[in-house]
Amino acid sequence: MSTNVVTRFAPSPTGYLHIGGARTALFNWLLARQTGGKMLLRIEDTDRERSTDAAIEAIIDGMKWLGLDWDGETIYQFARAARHREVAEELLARGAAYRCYATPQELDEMRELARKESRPPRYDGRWRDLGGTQAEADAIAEGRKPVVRLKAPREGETVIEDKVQGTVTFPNKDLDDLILLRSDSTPTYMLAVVVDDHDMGVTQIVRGDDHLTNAARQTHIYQAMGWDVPAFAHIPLIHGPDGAKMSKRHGALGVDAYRALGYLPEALRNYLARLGWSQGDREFFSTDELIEAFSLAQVHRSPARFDYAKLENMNGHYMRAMDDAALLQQFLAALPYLPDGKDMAAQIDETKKRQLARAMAGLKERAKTLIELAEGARFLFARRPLAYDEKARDLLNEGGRGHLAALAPKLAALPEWTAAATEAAVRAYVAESGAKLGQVAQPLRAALTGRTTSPGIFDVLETLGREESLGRIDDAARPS
RNA sequence: GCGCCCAUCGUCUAGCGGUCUAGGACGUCGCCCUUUCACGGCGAAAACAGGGGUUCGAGUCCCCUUGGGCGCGCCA
Repeated sequence: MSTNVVTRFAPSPTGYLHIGGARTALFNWLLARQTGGKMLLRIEDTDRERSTDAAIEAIIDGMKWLGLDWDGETIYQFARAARHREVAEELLARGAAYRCYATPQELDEMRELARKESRPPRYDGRWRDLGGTQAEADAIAEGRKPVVRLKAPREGETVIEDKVQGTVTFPNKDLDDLILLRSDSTPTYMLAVVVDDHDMGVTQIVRGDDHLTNAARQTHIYQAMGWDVPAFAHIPLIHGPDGAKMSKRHGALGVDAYRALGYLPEALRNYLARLGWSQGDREFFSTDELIEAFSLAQVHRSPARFDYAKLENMNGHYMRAMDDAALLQQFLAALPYLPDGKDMAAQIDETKKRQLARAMAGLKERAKTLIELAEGARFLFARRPLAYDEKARDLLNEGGRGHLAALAPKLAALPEWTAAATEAAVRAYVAESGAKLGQVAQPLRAALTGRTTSPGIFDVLETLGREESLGRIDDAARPS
């Protein structure tokens, strides 16, 4: 057990918590829980234009739904702007940073020129050593507002020892002098993230590999301040099913969308963890097992594609493995988020709960998601007379109705209404009529559920109860 | 364009120089079970991107090519 591990999840509240972010959060969480350390949640809201409260809410809601809790209060980065500025001032005082008066237009020209000369498009450092000169005096006289830039090393190279990527080396000449403070004197992400991670004692940074280059640049800030550089782990981004970057186009929205799709949080955690991380051939890990087994060393460096079919399959396994009462709880909790789930939720009472509990074993066997579970349970919520789907209607032909009419009195005469008793009655009828079981059971299913697929028909009879069952059978037996 | 990263079945992956005529899972396709649909069981098709090396021996190490990803903002 390593000591004092501190990880953090640091989303920017410019949108929902997307699936890649959720996985990053999961990995951070796993690491913290595994070592008995802490995971912090820090909202990176230094971009005031694009940060929204709705996004913050969505992120927190998503984290909670996924079961990823964090230690301490949620930290809002913008609230720490004064401290960030303070560090920038210190950097300035140390000569490790400087004021740059270049205008946006000049910057554009610089990039344009660099492109033309096929150099990397970067700031050329023209204000690096102009502090206190006539040029600066002129710029100030013109009323130009400077940004503060880090005086980054131009020679040599910066080496990142990454837990996932291994040793990665960047030539310093390719890293330019990043902006610490904007011309309105607000801190940038580059500065804020380093100051916060340092101040909060973060020991292990796990984030998307789109930040890999940033790690090198941020290292320069740590070095300039004489701070310890935390351990890095840059994990690959998740790609959409087509191999391209995950985007709205793939229907891959926030984690709330996965809740609405009827997935169980524990199944999603398992799936997400297995995406780009593996331990031999093993597919299933309970959350406790995940905490135990997870290791950055086994995180792959190549991006993985998101595969809904596999998630769905895994979700189905989780549903079937879960005990009925627990699954019912999950189902009830998710219902309001499911498509058309609100109507069903409104009809839930003690009777319905009892029926759902009774039917759960048969229902979960046939569902890979909670949506499918709701779909399968619809016959419990239907009111007489039932609407039959096309295939059910076909089964309720003359022959089918005949069987139902003949069967009805036998069922009605039953002293007790259980699955076993109804089964005995139906089988007895089948034997004496010479029909095949399917020829009777299928019309019965159509009559009771309005469909051709459902849980075992005798369970359906018991769940629905004598009165409702008989009523539905009578409805169907009548010629339409 | 420059820099960094990556590359085993359609997808997620096992593989860490010989045990690989490449294993598992999802998906697909058969068959079985069966009152429907599922579940489950059995089986099949399906991959080491290409080319050079190193080595007695390469999916495993090195190089190149190709292909993909990420970064290059007064965004985070």
